[in-house]
Amino acid sequence: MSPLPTSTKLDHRLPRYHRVREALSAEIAAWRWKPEEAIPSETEIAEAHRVSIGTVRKAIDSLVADGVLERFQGKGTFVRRPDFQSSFFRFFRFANVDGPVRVPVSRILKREVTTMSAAVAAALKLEVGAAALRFSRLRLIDERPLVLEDIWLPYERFKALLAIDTREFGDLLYPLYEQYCGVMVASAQETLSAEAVSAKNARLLALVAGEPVIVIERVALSADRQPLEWRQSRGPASEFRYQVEIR
Amino acid sequence: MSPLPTSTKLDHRLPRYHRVREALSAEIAAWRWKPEEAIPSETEIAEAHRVSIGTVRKAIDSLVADGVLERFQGKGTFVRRPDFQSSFFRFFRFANVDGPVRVPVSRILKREVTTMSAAVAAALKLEVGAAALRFSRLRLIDERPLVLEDIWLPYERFKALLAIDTREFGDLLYPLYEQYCGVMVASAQETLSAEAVSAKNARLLALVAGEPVIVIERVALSADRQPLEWRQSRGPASEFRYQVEIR
DNA sequence: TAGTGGTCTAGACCACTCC
DNA sequence: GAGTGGTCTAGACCACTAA
Repeated sequence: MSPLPTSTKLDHRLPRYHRVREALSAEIAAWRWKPEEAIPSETEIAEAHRVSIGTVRKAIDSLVADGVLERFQGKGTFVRRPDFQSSFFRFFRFANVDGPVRVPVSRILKREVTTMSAAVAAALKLEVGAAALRFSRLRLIDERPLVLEDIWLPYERFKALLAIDTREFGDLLYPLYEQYCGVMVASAQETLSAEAVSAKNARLLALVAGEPVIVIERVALSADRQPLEWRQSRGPASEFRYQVEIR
Repeated sequence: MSPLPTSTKLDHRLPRYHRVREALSAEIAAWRWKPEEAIPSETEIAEAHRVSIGTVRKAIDSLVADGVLERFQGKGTFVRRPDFQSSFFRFFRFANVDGPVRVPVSRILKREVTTMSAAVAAALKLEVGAAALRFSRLRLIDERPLVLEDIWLPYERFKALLAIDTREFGDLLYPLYEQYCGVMVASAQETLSAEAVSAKNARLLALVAGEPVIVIERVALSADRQPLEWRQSRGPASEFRYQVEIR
């Protein structure tokens, strides 16, 4: 294995396993290994960093705990692609869950270049009035509206999306962010609430005005925890379950 | 240190650190050490279980990760008391959050001895029709109804609660469980949904029938993950926020 | 100073995967 | 059979806490 670039100045006061962890995550962020690709074996990493295998294991342990890597006995350790598709189905439960798991069909209702409102700018840690890309999107299963989304992105980082016809966006946005904007969503913070649906949203969701809808506000973050996207989703409460463990 | 009781039949096929973990969490659940109390040192535990210190560390690591124990360098390892009061305020947000944090006042509306319904029995891993203790409780802030709760407990473990006048219950139940039933809630699983409020619940919550309410189903667990309590809470959606991090 | 957890080593053997 | 991660050992030294 070639010598590992210690890209950032590594503080010698930090524990070794911590320095190994930083070195590995820096290399992952720099795409030395693509998602789904195996990183070198624990023995190789230990030799490269001149530490014992136990120290490497501790570094990898913490990256696995943070969902950055995945281990498979006998196969290797792999860069994990955060699977928001499956998380979608972890959080949403539908009346007819017997059949195969399906991604809802997405329909972009609107795409515009605008400026950040105060609330969105705060969530994305940008200036109020900064240039923004905004999407309105409807997600359906069996032609039945399921989720209505209002999505805000910083213009500079995502302007490449303007070049694509919205009818060719496909059903998932995060793969597009990766492909066209070189940006990978690594985690997200969500805030749930509920409200009586407005007349306008009721029309789009095929509900009666006043029926309860769940509202989810999501800030999507990169691996180094920079906010990338703000999104607000609304769906009929009757179709919705959300599970959490408190400790 | 006295020999540790290996209370449950421990499967010798399991990894040793796993067996040590099970033994420790069983003892915590059995109140061998009270919350905020130090457990024996890693060296002592290693000797008692005849494993190396590294194996003990791995067992304790996982209990710390699960929020059951807390470590302090130079001081020891302590049984953690989950702070459900503060978690209540992490999850709920009220219109007037400027003032000091307050626990809602609790009013027990009803206490009865009954039998487990199918759904509750399944959640608590008991037989349908097993004896149950059931409470209906309303929680208020400034005389304003905030949460309506339906609480189910296994009769045997909690029958001591029948001896206390419900007007003397106080505003939090988990301290009562600890004091009178020798049971500590260590974690909980919650499922969120929303619905249009029924006429009956609307009356109790001072809402108009049909307004959206959040529904939280909670199963409270002991340190060794035995289900202790099932509870369903309903509150006006307008008063409610819930925050989660996805990875 | 004695005792605690925090870090680290340099091996060992096992279970699993793939060829 | 070769290579991987999973478990485990029996120590070591360090940093921190409390008496």
